[in-house]
Amino acid sequence: MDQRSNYVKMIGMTPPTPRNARRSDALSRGRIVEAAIEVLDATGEAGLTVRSLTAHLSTGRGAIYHHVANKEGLLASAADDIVGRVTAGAGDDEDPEQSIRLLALGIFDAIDAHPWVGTQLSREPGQPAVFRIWKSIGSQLQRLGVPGPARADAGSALVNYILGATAQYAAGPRRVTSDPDRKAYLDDLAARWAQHDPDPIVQDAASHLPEHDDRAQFLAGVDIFLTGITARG
Amino acid sequence: MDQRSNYVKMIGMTPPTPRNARRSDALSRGRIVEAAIEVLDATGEAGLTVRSLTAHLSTGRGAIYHHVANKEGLLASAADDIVGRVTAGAGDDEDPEQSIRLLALGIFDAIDAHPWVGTQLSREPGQPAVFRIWKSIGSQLQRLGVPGPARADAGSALVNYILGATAQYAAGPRRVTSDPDRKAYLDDLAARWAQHDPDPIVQDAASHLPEHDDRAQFLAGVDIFLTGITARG
DNA sequence: ACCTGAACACCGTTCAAGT
DNA sequence: ACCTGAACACCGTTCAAGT
Repeated sequence: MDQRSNYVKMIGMTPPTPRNARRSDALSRGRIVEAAIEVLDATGEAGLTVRSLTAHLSTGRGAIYHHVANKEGLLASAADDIVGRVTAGAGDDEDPEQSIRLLALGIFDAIDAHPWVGTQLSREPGQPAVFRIWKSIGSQLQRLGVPGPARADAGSALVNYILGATAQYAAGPRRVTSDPDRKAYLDDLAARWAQHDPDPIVQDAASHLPEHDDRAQFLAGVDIFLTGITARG
Repeated sequence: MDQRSNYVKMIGMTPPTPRNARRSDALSRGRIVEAAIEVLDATGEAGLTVRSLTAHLSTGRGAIYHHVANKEGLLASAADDIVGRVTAGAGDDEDPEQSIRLLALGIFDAIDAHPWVGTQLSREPGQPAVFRIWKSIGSQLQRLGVPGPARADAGSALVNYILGATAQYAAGPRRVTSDPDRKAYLDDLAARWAQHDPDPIVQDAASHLPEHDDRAQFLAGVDIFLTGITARG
């Protein structure tokens, strides 16, 4: 709901058309993907079924198979749509390191708004959305002056970190939306850890868990990698 | 099959008991988890259904629900079993940096042998297997002398990199087992990239794709991280 | 050509009935 | 107490029949 206005703030794009506009015109791949995103945002990954999607589109069950091969391809297109807005919107900062930070944060915020993207990106490395991320990171590393062979390692490290961190975030604290619920989630997790293991390192980590900031920690990880990349020459 | 002998080499543990041993004695949670691992290793994540599992155990459909809450909990226990062997077996090297490398490689090799673990770890950050990884990394970072607040960021970065990289690897090249198939997979992916995008950076990356070594690249990522951590003090 | 919706071949989970 | 297996409420996908 207030998600809609976030599109504009986050990535400088207009929001998708309202869900009950133009419901009588012809079906197309684009309309189907758009509807899938609406259902995913409203009800989560488990809420997207062929039945819920075709109900939302007011059409028959088999109709979508004239435009998409299967549900897997539909999810890949939906994720590519979201990621494409980020990579297109993240304009090149003069400083390539800063461009990488902005790109990473753009992906983080997009997955915060569309958690189903986080799990989808881990499903198939060859999908278009993942390719977009590889390409964006790769071009910034080139601008940063990282030479060819080292660039593949650096790009791999950064992309895999971003995908891993956002997948964990999407599957975890992000799932609970309201702030009180989030605090309860973290308090509960901290209590379970602390009870499960008396090791002082666990007790210490658990005590800091409820107050930590996921987004800041994600960015700190990006900076650790940037330091590692530039320190190696 | 030859996977069995890898258990011993990889993590110094004895392999699970053969699948048709002791089929007549009582069901238990341990036996069910063991059977689930056998089915997952033999037929992949999609091959584990309540029906295939109970057939493998020669029991009724509902019997397992007396010992496990649901399939999600069963997968979490199976993954914890595999990860537990790695974290228990990865003895502390004198050098904490080297301990971290060995731990990361142990997880990589375990997921190479059991790809379903890679996707399972991304599903729920609070599951026991993920906790084990956090704890092992955290204690090595402590030995490395990384102070409290920085340690949370460093641990988060490393754990999320490991989870992200192994999840991508498990979902991608690892899926194709034989070497010729693997080469065909990478050739095909490189061709699709090259055809899809004329950008020189993509052409260059695609040309290097077929010859790259996933395990070496994974380790290079760990080293980038370690450099980033130590360079920051 | 595009769409419909019943039919098909599956799922995970429950629960009355057995031992 | 533990186990059985039919029943339940779902899935994604196909395909003959319609327009």
